[in-house]
Amino acid sequence: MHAFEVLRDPVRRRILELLADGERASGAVAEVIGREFAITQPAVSQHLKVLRDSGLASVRVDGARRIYALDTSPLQEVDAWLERFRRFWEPRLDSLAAEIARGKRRDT
Amino acid sequence: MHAFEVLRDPVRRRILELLADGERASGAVAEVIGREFAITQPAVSQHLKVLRDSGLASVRVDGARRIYALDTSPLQEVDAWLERFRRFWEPRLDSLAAEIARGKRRDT
DNA sequence: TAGTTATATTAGCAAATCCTAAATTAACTC
DNA sequence: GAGTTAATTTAGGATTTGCTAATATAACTA
Repeated sequence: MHAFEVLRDPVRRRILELLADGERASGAVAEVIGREFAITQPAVSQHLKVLRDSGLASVRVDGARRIYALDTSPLQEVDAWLERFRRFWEPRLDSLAAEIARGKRRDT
Repeated sequence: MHAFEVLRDPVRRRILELLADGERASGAVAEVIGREFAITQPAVSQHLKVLRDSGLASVRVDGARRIYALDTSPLQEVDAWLERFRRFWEPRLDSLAAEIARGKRRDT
């Protein structure tokens, strides 16, 4: 599944924001999301599965708990797709600053 | 409609790529997309409507033609959402370069 | 004006999405 | 082991999506 399909859902975007602050148990995620979006724990679990299957999150077992962590590779792809559009809003920079700004060619 | 919902569809992402190269008549878009994705002209027209309604494209009338142009504000929102995740893959830079890289605080 | 070209809109359908409720799995605790 | 806690999975349904075919609108062209 393409990252954009995963990111389409606001619940999943919010889960990723939570995971960006550090790993969390499934239940801790479900508690926050359930409160913010008024959905049940199984619904959150299903969203976590989508994140797992699409490579945006990984799980670690800790006793009866499942600890979720963010995996950012698919987000990097999204970032790369946006690259071709940035010229429409990013300020023009001189060439060295531009190279740094784009995070490119740091060692070529 | 949130930009991420619009970007979810690969046809619409491709249309935005085309428009990034310059404005195009509806028919010209339909020709390329129809060939690449094997869908009909009305289907493309419906996607163009979604892009219009979500503020990602604007139209100009030229006789019987409708000329579409890219509007990037919603893409900037996507870019902004990604910002909080960039620290996971962007190289650490010294503070001045980081400011430039993030395109922030250019005049404060 | 009649026909053609360019494009949008509508109706309807198949597939996908996201939810809840119920059932299941697995690990702790007494 | 029995009960409890943590989490996932499954079944089913309402809603949304994206398509095609048909139709409509509007502007050129002979």
